[in-house]
Amino acid sequence: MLKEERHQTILSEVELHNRILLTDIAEALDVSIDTVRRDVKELDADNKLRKVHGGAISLGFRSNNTRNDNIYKLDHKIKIAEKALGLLKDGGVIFVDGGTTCLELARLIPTNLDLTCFTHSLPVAMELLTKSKITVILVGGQVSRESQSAIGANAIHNLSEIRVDYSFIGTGYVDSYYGLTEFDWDIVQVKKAIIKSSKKSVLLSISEKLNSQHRYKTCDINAINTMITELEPENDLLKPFRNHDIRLI
Amino acid sequence: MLKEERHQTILSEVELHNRILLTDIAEALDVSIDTVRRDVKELDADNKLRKVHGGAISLGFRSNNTRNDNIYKLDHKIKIAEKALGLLKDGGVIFVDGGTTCLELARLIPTNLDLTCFTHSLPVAMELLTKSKITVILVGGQVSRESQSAIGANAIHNLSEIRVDYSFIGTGYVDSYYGLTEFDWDIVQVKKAIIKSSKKSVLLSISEKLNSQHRYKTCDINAINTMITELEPENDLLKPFRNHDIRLI
DNA sequence: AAATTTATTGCCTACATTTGCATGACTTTA
DNA sequence: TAAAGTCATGCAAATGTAGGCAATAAATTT
Repeated sequence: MLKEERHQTILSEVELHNRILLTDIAEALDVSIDTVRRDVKELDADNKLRKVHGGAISLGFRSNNTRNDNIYKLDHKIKIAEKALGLLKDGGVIFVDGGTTCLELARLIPTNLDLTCFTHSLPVAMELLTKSKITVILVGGQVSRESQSAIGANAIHNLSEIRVDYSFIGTGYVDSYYGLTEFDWDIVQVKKAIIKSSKKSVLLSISEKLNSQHRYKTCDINAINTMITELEPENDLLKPFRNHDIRLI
Repeated sequence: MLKEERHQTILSEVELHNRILLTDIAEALDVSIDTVRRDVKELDADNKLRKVHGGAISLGFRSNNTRNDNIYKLDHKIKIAEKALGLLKDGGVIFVDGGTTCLELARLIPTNLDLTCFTHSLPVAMELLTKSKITVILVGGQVSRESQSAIGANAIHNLSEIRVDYSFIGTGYVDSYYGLTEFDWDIVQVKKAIIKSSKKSVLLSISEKLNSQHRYKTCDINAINTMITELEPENDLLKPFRNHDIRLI
């Protein structure tokens, strides 16, 4: 049996069933497990499949990456996300909201961090799945086309049954007096539920959103424990927020 | 024995068996292994075959077995998905399982069809979101990295609270006697829950999976109402399934 | 036709690759 | 946390490879 033949067989098995065990292949091909392991390692290096503990899985449907490369004020959002990383620690349980800033946070989480992450956002979930040490738990419900996240009564109910250390949330509008407001009523309901289910809520917002407001209110500024912007905490733009019981980073 | 003769013999042997060992050819032609090695090296340089360690492989064999696209047997899966579309009608409530075949179904659903789709698969949900008339409802739970879909107790619980007209499911392995089997225990639990929560279950499977089995059992063949393969329903390969109360499309 | 050149072949040797096994480290599971 | 399973590593045996060399065969020149 030539090596090339084994490779072909392994590939078709993996494409056929999405997943295979090294031991099964070894038995089927009548070679040692070590040989199969080495074969699979090579195929993985060639990007023909993905090796996992004890077996291999097809690349197949794990290729659609949600990369949107013209995110507004991406540099600011990255800066915010980097600051937010400082709040994360091994073993933590967090909730990550939807939106581009939170997605950036998800993207920047180090792969060696051991976290349990809840989210109702599909893109965030996809991103978090790429980090091997993160347990991703999806909050289900009707999915909003716009936000690509679960909303509605079911999502809110599901949220009511969890309690996380930190929630990282975004908002459409934020103002020191009017608090967090949104354009969309359904989104507001979900965000309320998220805040309710977290011990501490962290708002991620670019400074451009400061001092703006809209129709529906998510919560008062006091309901937020920490606000992260791309600005230095001492920046004058943040002055109105210093009267509140809120940590600025 | 002329060199040209040897070349012809080697080529026809390779075409016939898809692969050859240098040692076999040397013996068959009664020349030294070195000569064969040199011959094969030349044929490789002329792109008549591909030399590998210890032997040679037909070019055809290679191109037949490497996947031409991202998805294995995509043409078959499209054919299956197209047949499945025939079961959908406006106002329907369906469940779409994960896996490449079901993803293909999601992809092919017409944009003007008015459906409510449940799914526990992230890629399927993403795909369905692109169709404006479809209501997408995500079944939440812990997300499996491999399958990119929600699994576990929470997902199963969520499934227990819904009831759909049709569920479209995939399987790792299917056999007329052993029924639907899988490699992964957690996946089996979810599939069981899916079947339980549907009035009718439709299995989408390429014929290559027929007559194969694995460790954990999802259900008997009888639990499936309709099985769709890329084959004509009259095809002999489907014969073993005709003894069962199952519709073949 | 003889001499010379060129190509082919088999053999040899040193080197490279492949494979299975042993060991200890690491992961997963119960 | 312990047991079972999986993994990386090094090793040795078997096998495959490349290149040099000489004998032979074929082609070419003289």
